[in-house]
Amino acid sequence: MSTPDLTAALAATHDIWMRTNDLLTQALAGHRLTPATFQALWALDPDEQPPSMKVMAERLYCNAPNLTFITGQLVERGLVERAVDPQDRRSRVMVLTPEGRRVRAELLRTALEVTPLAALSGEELRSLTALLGRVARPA
Amino acid sequence: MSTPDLTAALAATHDIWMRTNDLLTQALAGHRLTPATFQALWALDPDEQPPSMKVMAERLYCNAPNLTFITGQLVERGLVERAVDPQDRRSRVMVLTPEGRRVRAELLRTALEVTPLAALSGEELRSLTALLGRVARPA
DNA sequence: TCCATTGCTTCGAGACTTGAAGCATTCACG
DNA sequence: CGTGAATGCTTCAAGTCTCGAAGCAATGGA
Repeated sequence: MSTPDLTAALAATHDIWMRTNDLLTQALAGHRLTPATFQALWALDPDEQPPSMKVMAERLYCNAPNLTFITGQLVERGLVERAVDPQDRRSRVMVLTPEGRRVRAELLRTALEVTPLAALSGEELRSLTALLGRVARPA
Repeated sequence: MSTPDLTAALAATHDIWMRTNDLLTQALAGHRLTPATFQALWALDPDEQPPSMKVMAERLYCNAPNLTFITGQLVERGLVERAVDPQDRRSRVMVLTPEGRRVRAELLRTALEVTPLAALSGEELRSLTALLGRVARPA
């Protein structure tokens, strides 16, 4: 393992995310969203079963009270609804509203437009995805 | 450009940084530091001329009041000192203290140990660094 | 000299994050 | 079955982070 390469890769990873976030700020503000709420919105895949709070907290590397707060913001903005999981009535699942799906798709599209990663060619992107996929948490 | 690849790459980038941060939390707490203060500490290269607040704010994608706050935290913990730039007495530069250098080196080492990127082989890391270096801000 | 600009800080407000404590539901065990 | 431990989420209080507006000192151009 090469320390300089590892350092550079980690720094670049961080920088790319921060820059993407920075370039996304205006678009988020247009929906009264912030990086934290967008991240949660992004983590809600419209094509999967609505995840529980517990699952979402793990997905976002945050704790339960934090997710309660973030979810409250999304509910307040009409993008998400809470529902009781019939399988376990202690559990609450996060359900995208139609507006939530719309906003999520729009912002995700914008994120892909502004991210510095968009400068890579198709082939470079495939290599990158392959490398990162080996170490990132399985989606 | 392939949208799924771009989406996956951006998500992986974010995930890797968040996970690294998560795994680093304990080590940071040992020095009463947080992700925000660590990020600032990391951005202070001991081998370069001490950067001005303005330069650091750009480097960290934050605004001036925010950096003033973060710098205050680092100064309070004895890791950084403020100094007047003799070239322009309006400007303040951030100088690492000896303790600051020590803590920075220690935490950077820990970060490289815990980051998921450490699982990649030397050759994979070289490829990754080459790809990311093409789009990340020049260090 | 004058005053617009620049670099930083202060201030006030809002957003985020956390641990401790509380509530309802589920589960294990007798 | 009952009963208590464990689980999932929320509330609360406190602290951290982030931002825009306003202020101060230094600089620089007319």
